[in-house]
Amino acid sequence: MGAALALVGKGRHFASLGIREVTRQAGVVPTSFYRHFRNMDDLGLQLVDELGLVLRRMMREARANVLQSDKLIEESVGIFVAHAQANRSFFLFMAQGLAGESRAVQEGIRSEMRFFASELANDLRRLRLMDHLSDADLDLTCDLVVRTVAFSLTDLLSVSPDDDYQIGQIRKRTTRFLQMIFVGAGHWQSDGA
Amino acid sequence: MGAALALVGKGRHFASLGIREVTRQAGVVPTSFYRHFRNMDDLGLQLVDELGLVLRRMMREARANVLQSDKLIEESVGIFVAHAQANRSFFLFMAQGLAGESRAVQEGIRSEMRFFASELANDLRRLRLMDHLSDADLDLTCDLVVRTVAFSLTDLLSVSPDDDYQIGQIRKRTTRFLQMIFVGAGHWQSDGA
DNA sequence: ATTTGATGTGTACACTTGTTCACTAATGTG
DNA sequence: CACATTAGTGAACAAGTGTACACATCAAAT
Repeated sequence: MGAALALVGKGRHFASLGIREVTRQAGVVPTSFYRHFRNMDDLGLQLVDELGLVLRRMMREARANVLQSDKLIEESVGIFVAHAQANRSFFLFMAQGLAGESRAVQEGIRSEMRFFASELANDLRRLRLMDHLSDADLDLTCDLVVRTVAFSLTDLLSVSPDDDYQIGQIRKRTTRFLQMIFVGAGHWQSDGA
Repeated sequence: MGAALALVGKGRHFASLGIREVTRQAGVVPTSFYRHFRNMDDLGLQLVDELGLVLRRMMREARANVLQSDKLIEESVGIFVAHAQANRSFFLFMAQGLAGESRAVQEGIRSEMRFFASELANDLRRLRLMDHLSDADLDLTCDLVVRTVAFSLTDLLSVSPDDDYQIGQIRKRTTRFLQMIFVGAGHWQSDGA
């Protein structure tokens, strides 16, 4: 799994990886692959599971660092960007998998995103923010937020990891996106959509 | 190019296609490939160009059908969904390319999206909607709109083309996303972001 | 200390892959 | 018509591919 991730990190697309290629990168003979996975799709699914862990770690850190802050959004985006950098290959894999060729991986990632959105909704409910929104509308908002952040991933991962200027731009832009969405959510239904 | 698109339409990922595979699907001998393209990346770039045409056709139709409508957003989303269905393979290619393995294709698609967003901004300016927004903020809004629609593509393309119920759900959801964004844009800056 | 289960190895086979080269068929322009 | 360009062909090659099978290694449990 580490080998596959490393290749993705080097710019390859997961869908174009072969068993031999992965085992070569892992420094192991091709047949060893079958001790752990039935095929590449299987490997992909297990990567999705690990991706889940990465996302949960990120959520935990976001919750801890954000509670006593008045700049909720800016702070959260910062944490997201930091994690995306620290686990570049994982997030690369995630971005690829969303339109990947394995239906199962695709569904897995989508499901992680749904989970993330629902956790976000819970947090907002707990913090009594967006209290005027119905449950369904809050879910809608959180879904939109998560999508927007996920799309920013594409921007983020396409610039060099040490191009701090561009990364800063992306962070600012993403922050404004989210602010606009929350302004929309704040006036939702009150001025009749 | 048609052959490559056909394979993508059948569920394959563009990054995993080989020259022989494409020529086989095209009913032509492998060597013929080189008469038209230097390699698969080249083919991808030419597909991006054609994708540009598809998008422009879609924009033209949207402009024509939407001017005399009071449900701008709903109508536009409808046209988008219709085009995505009618050119499924093209949009599949677009969704894949955003996180694809060819940097050039990636940049090409991103550039098409920027163009699309700027055209949308022009239209809104011309229609005197969102007149209170600065040029920069209008661009921001349109970028967010285009991203949101592009992400919906992922949802749309992952359900069967004739599952009308799910497609309807996606259309409604996308419409609400855009409505929320425009509510946000409507109150932008006026209540201090 | 011996058995066991998991992991890794080496060899082998039948295909598929990208690319080359010299050749032929078709096409449209003077 | 003749000619030049473009598109398609067939054989060939070295290299890479997925997968199968019998065998080796080694840590942990008995």
